Amino acid sequence: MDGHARRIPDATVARLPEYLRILIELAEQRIGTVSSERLAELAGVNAAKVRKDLSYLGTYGTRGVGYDVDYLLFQMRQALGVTRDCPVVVVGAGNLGRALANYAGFSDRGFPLAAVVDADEAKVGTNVGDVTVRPMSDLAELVRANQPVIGVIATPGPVAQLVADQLVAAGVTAILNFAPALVSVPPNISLRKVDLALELQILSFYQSHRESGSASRGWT
Amino acid sequence: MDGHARRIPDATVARLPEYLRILIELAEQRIGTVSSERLAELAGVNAAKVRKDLSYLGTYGTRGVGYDVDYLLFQMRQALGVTRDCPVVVVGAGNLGRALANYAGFSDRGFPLAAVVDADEAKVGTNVGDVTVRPMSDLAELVRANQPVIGVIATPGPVAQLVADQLVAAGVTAILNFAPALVSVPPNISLRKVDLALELQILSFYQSHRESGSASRGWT
DNA sequence: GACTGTGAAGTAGTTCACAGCT
DNA sequence: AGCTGTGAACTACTTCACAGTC
Repeated sequence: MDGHARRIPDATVARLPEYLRILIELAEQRIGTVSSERLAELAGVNAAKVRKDLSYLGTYGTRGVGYDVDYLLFQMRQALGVTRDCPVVVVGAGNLGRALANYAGFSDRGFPLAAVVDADEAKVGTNVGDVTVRPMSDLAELVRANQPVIGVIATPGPVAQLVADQLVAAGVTAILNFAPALVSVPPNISLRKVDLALELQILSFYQSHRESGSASRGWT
Repeated sequence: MDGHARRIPDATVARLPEYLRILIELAEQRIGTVSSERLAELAGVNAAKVRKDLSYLGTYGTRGVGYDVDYLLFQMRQALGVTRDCPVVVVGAGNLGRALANYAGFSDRGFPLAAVVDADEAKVGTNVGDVTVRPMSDLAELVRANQPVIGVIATPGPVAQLVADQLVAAGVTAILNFAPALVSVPPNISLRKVDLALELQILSFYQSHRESGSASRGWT
């Protein structure tokens, strides 16, 4: 621990991965330093926000100069806890599950697919991307073998809570839920939700209330 | 028009589709009225928030009784502008694009797939779900024929801005961007972003900073 | 001169607590 | 009595503006 006890606001945490992505791009372009102004431009926010966000991680900039890209990148990875790859187990081999399993964007960015499981006997044994669909009964074993793992729920809504319970029982401590349903987990488990149709409905709102509507909650 | 001029906060707008989903479920179960308390429980928020959120739409509740499910459902659809289906055009027929095109959750919830287009000649003509991949040059025609349309960007990051520009030029006024890149559009166009790897990284943060971390924070 | 880091001011969102209707 | 609708209090987040450092 480096003694930075300050609690990082949720809003800041949600932006850190965006900065990470940009820093990776800058590093690939062999750019050595970057100003808060430039970072802000690339992230679609303003410079004050970038500086405040980064200040929660520590004092990594140099006044009059900017931030050293490689050093900030290292610290950002440290802060986000993405210093090692973290495998992902997808539950549900329907359209969405197969899609997510095939999506290269996960493995490319540090989240390789460990397995796909499904409760439906008919789907077990079929191939999805590089892996073969396994039965739900293998879940605990798969989690044990790959710990730590992030569980991804890609089932229909009605079984999402059941699946979440099984993931937690199997020892998963972070869950990403794509099912359109509320799931609750013990307080020590991290949970996030992505509902694709919901995003379209939000767009729909701003489209029908056009004339000054920021569908993107203030970042451009 | 019912004269409700009050601007609805972005945070409220982001929750309305969740209420909508719950109201649809309640209506299917033939439940006639619902209290803010019960709605809150189903949505995973607190009752005061539900009442305040709904009050932005109008005074649709009955004191001492609660909300009439069907009436509130009607008003909610009205407010969100989802009274008619709105077709979706997916740009990019890679893994993610094909996945989204196959994903039944869109059409089931009022966003039928109108078309998939791709810049790669090799992909044009192949089948994705019910549709055949069309060339980018068909975009303007497809948009004209289906107006209003929501455009979905499911391409690699580097071409996302180019695609967004083409969508806007073709007459699309709402865009959902799945590419990991910043996209900017004219102010009258609605834009939202979903980055799947980014969600996993946020989870990763809360997982490595376990002990009191709310990875979910009701927004998105 | 350039650019960070941060208190202070400003804005948005949440929760409280209760008046007011049924 | 039960439950909504809403000002008022509170909390979280953003932006300003400038002192401090290179």
